Amino acid sequence: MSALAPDDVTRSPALGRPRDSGRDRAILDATLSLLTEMGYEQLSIEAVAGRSGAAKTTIYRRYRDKAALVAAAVEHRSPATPPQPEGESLRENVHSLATWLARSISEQDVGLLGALFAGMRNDAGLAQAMRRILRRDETAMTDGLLRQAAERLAPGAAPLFAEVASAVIVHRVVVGEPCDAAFIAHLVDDILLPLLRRT
Amino acid sequence: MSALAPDDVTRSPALGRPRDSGRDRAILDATLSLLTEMGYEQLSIEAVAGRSGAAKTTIYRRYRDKAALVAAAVEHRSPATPPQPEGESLRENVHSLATWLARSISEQDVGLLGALFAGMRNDAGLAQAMRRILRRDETAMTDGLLRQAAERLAPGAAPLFAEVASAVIVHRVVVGEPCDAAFIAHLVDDILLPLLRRT
Amino acid sequence: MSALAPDDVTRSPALGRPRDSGRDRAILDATLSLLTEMGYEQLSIEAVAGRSGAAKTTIYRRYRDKAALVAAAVEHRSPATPPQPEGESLRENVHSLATWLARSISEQDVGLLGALFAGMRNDAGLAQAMRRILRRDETAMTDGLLRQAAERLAPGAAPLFAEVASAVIVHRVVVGEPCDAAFIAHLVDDILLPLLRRT
Amino acid sequence: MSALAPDDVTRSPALGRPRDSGRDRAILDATLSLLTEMGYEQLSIEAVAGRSGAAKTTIYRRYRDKAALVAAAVEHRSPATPPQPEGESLRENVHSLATWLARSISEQDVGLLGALFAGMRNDAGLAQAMRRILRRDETAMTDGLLRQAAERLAPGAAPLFAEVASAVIVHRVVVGEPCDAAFIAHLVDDILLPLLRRT
DNA sequence: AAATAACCGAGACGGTACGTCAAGTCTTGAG
DNA sequence: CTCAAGACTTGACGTACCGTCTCGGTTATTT
Repeated sequence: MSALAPDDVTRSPALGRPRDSGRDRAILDATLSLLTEMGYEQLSIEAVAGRSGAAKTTIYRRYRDKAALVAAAVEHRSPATPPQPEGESLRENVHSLATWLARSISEQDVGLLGALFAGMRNDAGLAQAMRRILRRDETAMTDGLLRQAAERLAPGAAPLFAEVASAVIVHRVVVGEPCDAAFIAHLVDDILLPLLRRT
Repeated sequence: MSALAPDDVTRSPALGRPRDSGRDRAILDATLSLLTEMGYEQLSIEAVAGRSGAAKTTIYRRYRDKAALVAAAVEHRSPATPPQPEGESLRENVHSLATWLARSISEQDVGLLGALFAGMRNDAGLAQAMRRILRRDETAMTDGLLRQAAERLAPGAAPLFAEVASAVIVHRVVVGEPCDAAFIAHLVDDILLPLLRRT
Repeated sequence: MSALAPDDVTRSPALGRPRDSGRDRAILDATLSLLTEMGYEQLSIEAVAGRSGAAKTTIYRRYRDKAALVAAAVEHRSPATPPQPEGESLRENVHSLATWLARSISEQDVGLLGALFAGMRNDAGLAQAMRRILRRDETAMTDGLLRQAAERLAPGAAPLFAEVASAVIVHRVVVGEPCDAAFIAHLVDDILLPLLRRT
Repeated sequence: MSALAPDDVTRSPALGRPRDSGRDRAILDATLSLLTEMGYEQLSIEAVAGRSGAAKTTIYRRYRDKAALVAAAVEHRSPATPPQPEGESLRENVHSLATWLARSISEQDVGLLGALFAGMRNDAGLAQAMRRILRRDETAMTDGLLRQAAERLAPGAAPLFAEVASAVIVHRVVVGEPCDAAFIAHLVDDILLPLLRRT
């Protein structure tokens, strides 16, 4: 079981009334929607309680603080499934992967990045958990790429793709500029393909 | 004059008692030190007031909010001067630049990144100002590189260096892993040099 | 239940943790003591919070503003019990009542008067509540007078006593001159008795 | 010269540029209008400065604090001139005097009463000045009454009138109830005339 | 005429208190 | 033991005025 499952804070053995899993879903859904509406900084646990209909106690029983709550919410969202490589050329597949990754990061992981900025210093364990989530999508992505075009790639290209593509997109998002088509093309043609191609 | 000079909020022409530039320095110094001590999120304007000996109103008269204050403080710090390329090989120079950039980002700019991330949504103008600060160092950096080794570089290599190196280092820092020598070597040999070299 | 009970602002039926009546007492006691020490104008809610050991929010949860807090505190004080008429002559009883009233007003009600004066414009309901408090003592006072000497009084004399005696004493206090024995004698012999005596 | 003339705080001998009496008027007029608009408590010196076009320095050079400013403003207003006794009966004259006094107090002296409440404790000299202002109207009033109907009055009736009438009206105003016709009639017939008439 | 001294506007400055918000903990009653 | 509700302490927020202090510039009197 993941380190961010909703029994993070304290869990006594199965005694007394069991936790209501409906509350879990309500809390995480409310967190996700508020996160995309207002961003990490503006997100208040009080607002999560209000929208989810849960008492603050119920939230704090599950998550130590805002960072843990956000991490759990992001992890809880429908798991990211990168597109299968369907194109014929390597560029097509890299391009579609980059497009998907850019949207995934800029739409869903923005809150997580905020939590990372905020939570890193205070809680090493939590920061590690958030790193893991952030990388889940990145690594899941390389599998398809490898299966489809291993022979055309330079050795060690797949992890390099995950590292560089994520880094450049995250940087772009953090800096607040849009990940539009021109940027994706630049990323693919000027950075990724030169690095990936067997030289 | 810079957009983040301490007369950011409101400033009429020369009327009334002029602002005390000593207060400016005290405020920005206190902000910088508290920023590196406690990080962006934990930084409170009240603490800045306390340490700088300035009244809260004196701070709010100059900076609208925490993000603007942090931006001004980071801009105010001793300007980052990248090392002059002194090595003989291209790799030497790229390596020293990357080393310097990694330390600069991980030591000084983490607070700026947090502020950027927090302020983006609320204030587009502020976000733009902070982007400008971030890029100031990046571009300053590429000048020396260009002068020294222009003939050995692929066309358009210099801005590419700034973009990719910053992105990968920032990502590493955000994710909370150390920018040690091994990482720098990996960055230089596996990513930067292949991209920069005339093919 | 009185309109100034400490559930003045908002109160839902029995839900959640009930208010701590110990906090009520501490707040009102601190208010009373600070009121007599420093007067209405100098009384700050922050000081009440400090002395009572309650948080500012706990005070604001109960009382909208300083005027409401002061009104509640004055009402909370040990109820004013005028001396029973023990003298034989009407003058003796009127004199003792006037003496008691003068001390009561000049010692305890000055803060209340300040609050009344300040709160009147902003909150008609609050002003009415404070009028009620002011009159509580006045009317309680006339009961004994009536029981003891009804036959010797002019019709309608009791409320007239309350009105005129309070007015003259308050005026004296507001104007800042002492309510000494000479003044009391003057009040009784030149003003009150001529008005009260059956003509 | 009055103790509240606009040279209250510090006045050096006739050296340097003399004070601008236009500033005096502007400041006191602004104070009076703001006083009637918002009451004593809500009146801020900053607002007086804004409305009068005077700098805060210019106000503080003249008046120590808000109480002194208000006292000067009330004293500065067009001097109160009670109506000449024109009626034939004593009741008519007493009634017109009471009516005039009630309006004068409730319209113009409310701010002064607030200043009295606030300033009494802090500044005995100022409180005395304000007392003097408050009594100016009261005593001016008795002259006409005495001239016109001395033979019909009980000995010592005139000061008694000033004392009791002012007290009852001030009390009514402080408590926040209207000084309407019915109240005036009650005051005249039930309180004043019985006290004044030769018995 | 120049020097001097007080005046005036504007507004910065260190403070104090305001009234509000959210964080995280605790207490009740019901299930 | 869980849950909703909500009281509680704490700490920071951003604002309003306070009373004091420079500034540049304006009158007046006094050398």
